Amino acid sequence: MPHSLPTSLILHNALLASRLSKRVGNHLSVHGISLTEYLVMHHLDASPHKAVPRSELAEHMGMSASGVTRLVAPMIKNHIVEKLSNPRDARQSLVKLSDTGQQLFIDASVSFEHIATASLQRLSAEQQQALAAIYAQWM
Amino acid sequence: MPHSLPTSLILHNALLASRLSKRVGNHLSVHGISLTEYLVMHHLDASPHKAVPRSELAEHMGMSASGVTRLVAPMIKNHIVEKLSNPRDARQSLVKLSDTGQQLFIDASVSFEHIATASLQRLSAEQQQALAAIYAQWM
DNA sequence: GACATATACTTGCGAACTCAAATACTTCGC
DNA sequence: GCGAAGTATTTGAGTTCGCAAGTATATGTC
Repeated sequence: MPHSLPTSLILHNALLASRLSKRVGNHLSVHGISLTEYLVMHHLDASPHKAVPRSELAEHMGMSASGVTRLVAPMIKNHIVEKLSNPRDARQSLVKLSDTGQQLFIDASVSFEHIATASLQRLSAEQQQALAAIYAQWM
Repeated sequence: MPHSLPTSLILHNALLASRLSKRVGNHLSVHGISLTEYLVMHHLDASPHKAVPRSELAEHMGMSASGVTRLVAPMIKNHIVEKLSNPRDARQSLVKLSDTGQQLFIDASVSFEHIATASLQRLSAEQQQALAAIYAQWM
């Protein structure tokens, strides 16, 4: 009794993501950061003022607000990001990439690009383009 | 300074998998099981005798051996799977899908197929086929 | 046959999450 | 303006993993 294509795709996606995140996480650990922390820095770096509210960060990364609190706390302690307050709304606190965080992101990105490229080695350029198109439409 | 295609693909894959696993997990919870437990049952069901060594389970699911121990323990308690011993090697313990586990898997698969199909709704049949081909080559 | 080494699994501990409740602030209706 | 309701974040408790160390069994070497 074979399973449907959608079932197979979801199953494969879950397994693949598990393997990839472990592999990438191991390579990022030489910079002293986790994959999740890299994702935060990536989003901050791509943002207009390199600063976003925590709630936006949570939404973008598919995490809970409390998860963001616990993730960002050590990054503040290590001066990777800074905590800013929004004068318009004292409830919000913005997270901003610091200068040292910016440099760390640049360094880590070299490793990230390397391991990302290696992880996709088995796919042709056409397949990678096709995958990008699928992801763009899917999400 | 835009990032490379491989970087973008790895990033999107991580985010997508996070969203999908939460969505699917929520739907499976009505059966009282997690996505990981479903993955175990799926592999057991597909195995010749519906029984595999724990180490094979760990390898197949990309988990550590200890993770399998802690994952399977409550499944044994709930009589979803049974613990068998290998007479040839007393170190190994096989995990086998029980009758009630088999029925639970069948029930859960209905939900799983449903949510998997819904989650892939935005992709055309051709895109889903292309994705399957890519996953097959990637892994 | 005994001892070193390898393998299969479990357990202690810690890391990274989540959910629910609490806190602090804002906004809306009146 | 005041209180009710909503929003942003933190904290407490619990879950699910991984890694390192421990236990039990197997194997290979002499």
